[in-house]
Amino acid sequence: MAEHRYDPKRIEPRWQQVWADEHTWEVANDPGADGRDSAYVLEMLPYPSGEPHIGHLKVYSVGDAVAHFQRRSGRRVLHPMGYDAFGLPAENHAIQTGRHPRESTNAAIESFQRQFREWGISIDWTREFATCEPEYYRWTQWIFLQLYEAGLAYKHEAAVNWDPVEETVLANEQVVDGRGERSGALVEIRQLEQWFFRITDYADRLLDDLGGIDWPEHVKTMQRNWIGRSEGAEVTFRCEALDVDYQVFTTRPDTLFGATFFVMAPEHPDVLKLAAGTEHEAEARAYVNRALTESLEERGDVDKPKTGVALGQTVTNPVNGEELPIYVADYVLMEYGTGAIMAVPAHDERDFDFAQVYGLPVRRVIDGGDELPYTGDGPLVNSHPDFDGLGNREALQRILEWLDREGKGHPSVNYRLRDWLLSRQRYWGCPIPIVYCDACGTVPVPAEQLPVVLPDIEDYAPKGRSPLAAAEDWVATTCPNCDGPARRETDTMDTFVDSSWYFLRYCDAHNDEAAWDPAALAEWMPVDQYIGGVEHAILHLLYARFFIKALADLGHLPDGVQEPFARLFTQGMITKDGAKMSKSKGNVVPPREIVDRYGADTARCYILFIGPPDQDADWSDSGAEGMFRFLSRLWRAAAEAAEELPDHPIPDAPNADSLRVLRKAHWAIERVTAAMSGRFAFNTAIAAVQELYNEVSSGRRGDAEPGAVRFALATAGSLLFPFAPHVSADVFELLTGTRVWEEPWPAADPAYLEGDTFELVCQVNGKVRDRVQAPSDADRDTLLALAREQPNVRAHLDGHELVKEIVVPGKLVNLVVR
RNA sequence: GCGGCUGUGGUGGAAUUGGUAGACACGCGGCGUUCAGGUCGCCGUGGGGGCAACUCCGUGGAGGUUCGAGUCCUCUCAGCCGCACCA
Repeated sequence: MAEHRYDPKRIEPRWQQVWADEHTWEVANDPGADGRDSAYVLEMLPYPSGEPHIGHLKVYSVGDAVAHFQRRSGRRVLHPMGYDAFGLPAENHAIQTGRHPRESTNAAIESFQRQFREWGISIDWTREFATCEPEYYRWTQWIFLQLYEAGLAYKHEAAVNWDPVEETVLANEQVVDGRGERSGALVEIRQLEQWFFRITDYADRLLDDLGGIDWPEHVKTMQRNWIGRSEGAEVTFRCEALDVDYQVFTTRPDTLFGATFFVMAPEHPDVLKLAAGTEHEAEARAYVNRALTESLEERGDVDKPKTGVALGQTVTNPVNGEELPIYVADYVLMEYGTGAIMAVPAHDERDFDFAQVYGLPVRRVIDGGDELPYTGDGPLVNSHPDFDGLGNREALQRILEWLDREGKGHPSVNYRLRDWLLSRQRYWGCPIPIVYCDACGTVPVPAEQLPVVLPDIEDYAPKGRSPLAAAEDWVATTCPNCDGPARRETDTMDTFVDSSWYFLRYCDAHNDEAAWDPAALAEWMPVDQYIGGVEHAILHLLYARFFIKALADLGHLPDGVQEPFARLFTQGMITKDGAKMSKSKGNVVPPREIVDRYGADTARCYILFIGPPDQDADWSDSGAEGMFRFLSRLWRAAAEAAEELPDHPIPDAPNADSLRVLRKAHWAIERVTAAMSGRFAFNTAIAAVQELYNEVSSGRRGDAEPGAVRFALATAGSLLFPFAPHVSADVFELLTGTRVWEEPWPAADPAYLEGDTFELVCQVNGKVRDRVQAPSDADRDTLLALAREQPNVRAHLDGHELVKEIVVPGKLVNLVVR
């Protein structure tokens, strides 16, 4: 007997070579060519930096399992790969080393490509691209121009987030707890002219369409919160002294009669005008100056005591004509609503706190609760004879109607979502295709002149303006309109722009005439299954949805495509010793080391076996070794069976051991199939294959026949293929001589799923007292009689009165006694 | 503060519609193979009691519904995540 040793270093490259030579995973654009349905399976594209880390191994292991399962379920599967290759890490690396970001990025891309092949991920490499290639970003620029011409991209001066370490502005979405997402530096507010996408135009659709996509509920909730739609009213408060009307937004017009003061944000343009000439002028000026220099973090501290300054002026409450004193206070934000509020201390906690500090009157207008402030529902009081006594929700409607009739207000909706600030004062990004001409002003670069190629420069360091500004012969250009002298826009685009449409480009990756052929999109879009980290819940995933809706409106997408990702799966993190892996903690487990030691199959399988893939899981070396041992046993059993056991068919009349093995095989088919199509419970799928192997193993020690053993082991290989493709292909080939990926996904034979008997659980008062084999077709009375005969059941029935009999067919009998 | 998720052996985790809690694996222990270690194979492994048959307890905690609850309901504790002066 030959010695059989599982050797992934021999097995894995062999199959990788077959798949590469035969272009196995390539799929042509060929709608309906052979009648198979199409499926688009996509994992979020990697940012190529250094080497792949273990999170990459996990996301592509999950995605590859889905892709393989879809293929063998009869679908044509698009499963491409690309690189999100513009961005700050490559640029920061360039600043430190002087090496062009393109070089370090290309080196990283090579390392990613090599490792993805070594992992055996089934990718259609013909569609590969990097977003930093002119062939790609040419079309990023084209999309920008489409949005610009539709008024969805615009340049505007605004108070924006400035990251003093990265020396660039950031989008709202990239500021976390007042700090830059990457740098961790406290963000400053600067008044700057920047490029924006008008994502707020799409707020309602982005919100409403969440209902139609199959995404994890928590991700939808995060998007809903981020969009932050609130319904209410805009109400006019008049300042007679200055002859100005101020609009305020309120969600509680039912509490208008309880307003006792009025507050403006420090940034409100009228604050100093109002205070001018009053005794409060100096104090107000000092307060505003102090507020404007506060960091976002200080400003946002909820527990900080309320502060503010009276402005010495009043506005008139439109519902009762009362004069309300105006204050400036930093708890009112300029960027939400109108930057001015009516304050109702009796029914708003913040207004209440402020009123306490400054001794302002508190007037209850809603009944309910023991103490103020009371923010719940209740009947109106102290308001107006027309409304007092009405429930506040009804009163709200009536007051709104009254305001509308009187021209003093109207229903209104506010959003937390801000427009997407896309310009960055950095080098390694997609140039914004705009030139500025003294004669013609802002001029878009005509589509036929794209791409605007990113020039090579010497000095990448940010200086508070884009490093591109130093590339004088690039900046100086001619106006496409008048041929006069003009200067290029030197800011580059946020890399999230690049990744907001890459999944469209895969469908038609090498089109030189257009960003895509709509027919190609019609074949594949939307992405049927998208897989990635939850950290992109409101950045990438919201931006991509906006792009699709805008492009659909502009007529660039096939009918019916309104969402990029029909289903989303968010995978959890792999931690080590309970902590996120990081170089500073020294707890990084590089995939390359794992693959070197155990092979890719073990690495992929263990990562999927460790727990449900949507949850975080802790890496354990001994766990990985356990998986290696399992794959070794399976492979060795297949090699031995191939050598020693005659190639008999499945026996027609199997003996008892064969039958157990065959039943287990069909049971495993059913279990794995269910795990694949439902919640991606790959951990239980792999466990089912392990159970199958264990059954075969004990069957071989017994009397199982060669045909049954061969079938069961081949089935184990077939079921394991989506997770461990190399060893599974080997196992299947050893036993059948054929290629497992060319076989359809196995179907369980119902005849093997049900036995002639089952184990009847016999309970007395809900406690298990015995178990007995019972015929599968036994009726209720037979089962009851059988249960009552069992010795331990009889012992517990003895001396008691039987009051109830419960029978669950195929499962159990419960006898209730007193 | 608001919203969401998660609590099951020494560990990671299983458990269709409420129906045998702890599948599968790690770890640990025993036996065999081996000069030995490792590998490999077999057996055992929630806790307490008992020689055993068996029995009591057990899914963060407290109640409840039910013949029967890890699963459903109410309250509560802990951990993680998201949002947070959004009017």
